[in-house]
Amino acid sequence: MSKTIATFGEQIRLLREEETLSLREVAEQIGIDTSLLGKIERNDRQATKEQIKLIAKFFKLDEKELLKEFISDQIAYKILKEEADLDTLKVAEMKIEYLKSKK
Amino acid sequence: MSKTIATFGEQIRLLREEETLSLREVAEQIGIDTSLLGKIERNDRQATKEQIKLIAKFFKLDEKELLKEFISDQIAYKILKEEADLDTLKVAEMKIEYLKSKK
DNA sequence: CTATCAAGGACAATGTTTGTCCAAAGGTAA
DNA sequence: TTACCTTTGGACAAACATTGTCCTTGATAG
Repeated sequence: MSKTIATFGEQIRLLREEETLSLREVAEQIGIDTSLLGKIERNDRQATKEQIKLIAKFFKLDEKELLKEFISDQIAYKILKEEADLDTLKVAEMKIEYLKSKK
Repeated sequence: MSKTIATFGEQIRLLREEETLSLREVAEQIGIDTSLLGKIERNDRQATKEQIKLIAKFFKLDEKELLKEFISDQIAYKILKEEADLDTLKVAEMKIEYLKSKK
């Protein structure tokens, strides 16, 4: 996976375009609807876990890394949507430690 | 709001207990079901924006701060549930900057 | 024209969340 | 004990959100 910061969808679009494949070609291979893949690339629809697995497999990506891209996307969109400020993430981090520590 | 790290629900439970009020008393005041408030305190149910506003008002808290507690909770629970690692938050932070910068 | 492609609208099916009511468990006081 | 009050948590319909699919549009290329 490239070091470039880009959303989940943008990243897979870039990968697809690098190989000059159409949405249909990729969608068919991984067994999902062409339109759905397009939406996923535009961050218009969220991929499911299963779809992420298939996409990782298709592009030979590490599934765990791709999942991290996916989850960090969701968090980023949430912060933007709620117009929460950045230190919300710091608070979240402390809470994670706290919740882990209390079994 | 206290500096102690605790979940959203724990924080409001502490506030309620500090004033020795029952769930029913508080729930009635803010106009929600007693059982629902109990669940919110136990993080068994998520409060809605409207409920957060009412709770903030009742306990004389800054609504924005309380909302931050709420959102950071959601993020923390998400990370734990997905078993994502902590640096997912760093990636999210970079994506927020990225998304903000691209208009 | 005719293909192929991507964008995006619409919509039923499916899933998730919400509020509410009820019952049970625990405490306390008379 | 009985009576009362609190909290917990199950169940469930109603409300809401997401998913997959299909169809139309518009753009580009041959």
